[in-house]
Amino acid sequence: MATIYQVSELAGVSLATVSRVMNNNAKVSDKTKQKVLDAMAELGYQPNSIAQSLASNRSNSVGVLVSELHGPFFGDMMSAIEDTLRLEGKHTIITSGHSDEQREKESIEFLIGRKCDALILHAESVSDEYLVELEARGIEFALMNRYIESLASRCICLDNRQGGYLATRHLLELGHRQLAYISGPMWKQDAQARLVGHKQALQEHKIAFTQAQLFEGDYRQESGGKGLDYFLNRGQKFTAIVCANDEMASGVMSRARELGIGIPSELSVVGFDNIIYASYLYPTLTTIDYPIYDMGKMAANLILKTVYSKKDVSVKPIFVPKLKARGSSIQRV
Amino acid sequence: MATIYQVSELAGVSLATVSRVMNNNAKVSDKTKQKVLDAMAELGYQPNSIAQSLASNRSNSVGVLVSELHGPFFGDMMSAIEDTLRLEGKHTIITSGHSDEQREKESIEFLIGRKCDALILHAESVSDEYLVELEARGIEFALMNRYIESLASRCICLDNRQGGYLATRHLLELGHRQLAYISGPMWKQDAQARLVGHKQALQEHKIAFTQAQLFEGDYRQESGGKGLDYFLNRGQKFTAIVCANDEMASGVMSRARELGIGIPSELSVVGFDNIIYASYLYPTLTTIDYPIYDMGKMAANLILKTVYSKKDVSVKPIFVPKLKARGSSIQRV
DNA sequence: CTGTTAGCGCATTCAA
DNA sequence: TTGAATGCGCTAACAG
Repeated sequence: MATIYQVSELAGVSLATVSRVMNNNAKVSDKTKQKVLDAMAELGYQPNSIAQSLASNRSNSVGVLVSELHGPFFGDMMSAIEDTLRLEGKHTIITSGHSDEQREKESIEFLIGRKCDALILHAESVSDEYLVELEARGIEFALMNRYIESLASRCICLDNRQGGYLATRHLLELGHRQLAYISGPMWKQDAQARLVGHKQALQEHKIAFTQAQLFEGDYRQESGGKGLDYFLNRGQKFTAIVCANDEMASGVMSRARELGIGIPSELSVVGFDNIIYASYLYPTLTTIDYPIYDMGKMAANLILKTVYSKKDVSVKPIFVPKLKARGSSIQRV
Repeated sequence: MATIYQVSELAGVSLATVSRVMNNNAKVSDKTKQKVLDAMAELGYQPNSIAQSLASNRSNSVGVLVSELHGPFFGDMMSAIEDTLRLEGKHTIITSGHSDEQREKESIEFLIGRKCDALILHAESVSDEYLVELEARGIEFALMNRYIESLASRCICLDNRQGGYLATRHLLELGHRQLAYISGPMWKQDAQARLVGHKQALQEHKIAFTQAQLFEGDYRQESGGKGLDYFLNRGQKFTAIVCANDEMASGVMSRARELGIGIPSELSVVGFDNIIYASYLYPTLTTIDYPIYDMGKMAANLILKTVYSKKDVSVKPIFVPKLKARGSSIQRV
């Protein structure tokens, strides 16, 4: 592996000059520049990124924290981030937090220890204070799907309230009046916002919301089925059910099938996220599109702009969800 | 940020001694060790991993190349790898190759440039020669789901042939005699092996295989539907269809529904991979379980053992697939 | 068991 | 525009 020193020797210039043409941040005459370039080519020179990092105090890598590495949602997010960063020659280091405060912290500290230039965090469990303190420590980061007032410029969010609103309004417009709602874990910000949107849509239609129509799920498939059972056991009447994500909606559909409840003939179902297989289900799932790929890209762009001084990138912090009407929801009969 | 030097000052020992207790690879008296530990704690010392890397020529990071960052399959794989490596304090750097030779090469060189200690590759498009050359260059790596004779000790594979065999045998045991087969892209090793297994099962049952029963898909959802149309348009008779992966099987089921073909009443379907939502489909999909999580873990262990000299890890190179019989396949009527 | 000394490969002052 | 010198923070011989 050739070093910068060998290049400088071959080119007959100083080591500093080689460094300059590499980073081309200082004036070098065209002639010497060419000599250096030739020497680099001849030696097949590849700069040692570790040494660059040590000397420049910049690692050209950004750390990403997601809840889970698997699952359709985070996959798309990571995909967007890596695609975007790599075009600029930046590395993506990933870790997962498993929605656990301790593990999220560990992951974040782990990434900081690795001297990442910036972090992209989908942190659900650490406190606002911790995040604020992170900023105070001088750590650069973007925050996905979480809004903190004092960190507003770092947040990339979906308007979850609006999404919840759209989902419910869709059902109301189809004539449904008796709705059930399966929420995500209520300690999560997005779960709260989606429910707020739901209530707002009900209110607009002068429909009262009662606790009896609410079941708190955990965003996982199984809790969809549990929610359905819960409502059924309580003798609730409802013609439609709103789920705070697609996986729970999928659980509702599976369970309904076991129970012989026709979907959408007897029960309309709406999900949230528009994960890839929502359209593979039967019936295809009506849901709210979460533009996670675009949002991941935007987070990466935010970093590129603020940390790596990339120009010409505009950053949009709030994304607007859209309804994807499909087969699982129909006019109330 | 405290440095090793400040720790040594505070502890009243030499810089080398501090380094020794950090890596605890040399004898240090308990007393001085304690002094150093105290000093580190007092300063909140965190070693600079970049400097460590430069000095030791080891980065404690392993690069991972997958085809796509999204999708259930690779998600599970990355999840396993990261879980395993992080327990040992190693970092996971990810890149995607998009099944494109050029991009796969770029990704690999990118990871090497980042001084990864080792790579875990799910490389589908680069040539065997390139991989062999990689070894010759002294690059450490594990190869997922690809077998190359001369690199055998680096390969972590599923017995795809056996999987293909099991899928088809299952249908034959259910009494089906007229089968159709939708393969993956035939340039992929796993697609070939699965088809070989299919043929083997047919042969055991004295059933001839003809080209007319074969449609080459691309492992994507859409090509499942296309395959079904293809067979139907050619007037093929078949009571069951084997798909080389679950996504195509899902495509077959969607298309069958559009056409009013009952599954499994009129057509049994079997997939391959057992991706997470195979059990969410309706009917639930009979498939071949691909223990990708375990295999990812194994790849990480292989690296830990060979590159990081971790003891007590046994590495199993070949994994055996198992049949998951579910709702999409029934006795021929 | 501990300290001294040299680098690892590069970026970046400061002079020239 | 170029070069010489210094240091980033740490590891790893080599002595003692």
